[in-house]
Amino acid sequence: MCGALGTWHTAGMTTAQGARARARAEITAAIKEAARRQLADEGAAKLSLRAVAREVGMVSSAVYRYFPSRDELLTELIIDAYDSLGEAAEQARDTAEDATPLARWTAVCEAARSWALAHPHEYALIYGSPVPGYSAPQTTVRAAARVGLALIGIVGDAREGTGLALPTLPAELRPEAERMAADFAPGLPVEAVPAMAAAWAQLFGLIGFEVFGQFHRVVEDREPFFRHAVRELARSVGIEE
Amino acid sequence: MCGALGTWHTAGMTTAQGARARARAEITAAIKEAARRQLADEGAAKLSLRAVAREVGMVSSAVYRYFPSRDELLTELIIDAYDSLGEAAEQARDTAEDATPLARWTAVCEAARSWALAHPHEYALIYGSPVPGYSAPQTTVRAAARVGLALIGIVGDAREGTGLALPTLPAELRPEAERMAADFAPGLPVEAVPAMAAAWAQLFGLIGFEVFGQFHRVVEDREPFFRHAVRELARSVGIEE
DNA sequence: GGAAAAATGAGAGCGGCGCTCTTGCTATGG
DNA sequence: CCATAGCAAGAGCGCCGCTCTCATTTTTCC
Repeated sequence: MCGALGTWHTAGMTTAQGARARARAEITAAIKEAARRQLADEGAAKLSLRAVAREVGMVSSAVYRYFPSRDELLTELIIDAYDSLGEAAEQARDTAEDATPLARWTAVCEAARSWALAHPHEYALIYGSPVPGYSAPQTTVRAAARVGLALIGIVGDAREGTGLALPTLPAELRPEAERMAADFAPGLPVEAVPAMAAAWAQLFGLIGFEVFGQFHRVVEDREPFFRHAVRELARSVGIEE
Repeated sequence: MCGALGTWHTAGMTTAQGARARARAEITAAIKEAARRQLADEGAAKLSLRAVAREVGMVSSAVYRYFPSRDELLTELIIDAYDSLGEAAEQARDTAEDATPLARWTAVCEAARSWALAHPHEYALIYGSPVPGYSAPQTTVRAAARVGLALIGIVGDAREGTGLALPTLPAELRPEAERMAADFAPGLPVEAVPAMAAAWAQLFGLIGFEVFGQFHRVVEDREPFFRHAVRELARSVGIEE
């Protein structure tokens, strides 16, 4: 009975389906925004679904239509944090595009540090203790890799210029180094790959100690200290001055 | 039947006040032990005073006679964790007393790593995100310093043997390096001090990435990787093979 | 166009949490 | 021997995550 025309594209289709979907997207975004604000203000431990609901003017049970649990909400914030940090790092890399490898390496490291100091709670969320049981599914890995990949890219470029000067690997480490190189750093000489992974972790060791207060009354003038450490880190992956 | 005044040598009590005080000490210890068990099992986030009270057979409000708040309890566990880790590190250092500086350096680093892998939740408590507002008062600093001091000691010894080969410091870092040296590494040449502080943070960067799963699907064969990284770390503070 | 189905939001409620306050009791110490 | 200080228990406050039910919209499909 309904005309042939009516079946698919009924009059209000875009408005109809779109309206509902868009409302949902907007509310989801509002919830995330409120959650992000709470996270930045008070930290992950104090982030509560009920408070978020209050802030967006909902009753708490309604939020569960949008996020199945508090931890799922947190997971989304984790991914956002990784992306925010990754973007800061990539932007620093691109801004220093024409500089020397050492300058670009330093720029990326300092961007990561600045981001962490500006967003300590987000930093804690991604590089501190895993919050619940934990919640790092496959979804987060891509976002999590961005800083590391930015650094790998710089080392790769440096290698094209001057050859990297690196110590030979111990035999016990060679197979693993080759696997790692094949998996995520195909452009790099095999000797550089474990050094890269170590430098990646060590960079966040330096940043984490500063953000979490471990350097309190130990290292006070932290910027020159960090710069120096990062320069040595560059040397350890074969970037020469 | 409050017996005569002789009450307190009947049951083998050593001191008068000792009876009540000892009971208090025992209960305090029992509470801490239960808390430690919960921490190891479930992590700091799930540690609840009520659950601890249940485990020691008390009502929750009674626990507040012994610890003024959950965070105070956690703070004590933090100190214990620092001490446990510090003791593991010092023991490794002392066991390798007659070995080369590099071997001793490696022993301490590997002891720290092993402790962290064996006690991930305790590790998260002390090197992960600060838990509440946070709670690192003056009480914790001494315990927190033990691993760092063990490493400083090794570098100091190495310096007495062969001279350390270290790059000169940038001028901007020199004053801070001299202050740091005066404050907590008086036996070390000034060039080694920032390198030491950096190596300290970087060591826990490596360990933290492993404990918190950041190396998942990135570094798989982690022992040789760690050994290699730690050897390079030793080089960075001037310990030669 | 109208009925069936799906989505949404409110409300009440469950069990658990940290923490406080009051109430009896008992060991302690003048 | 009695006043007191320390202690355990209980009730209770306000918060939390999460579930379930119920009424009210849309949306979908015939």
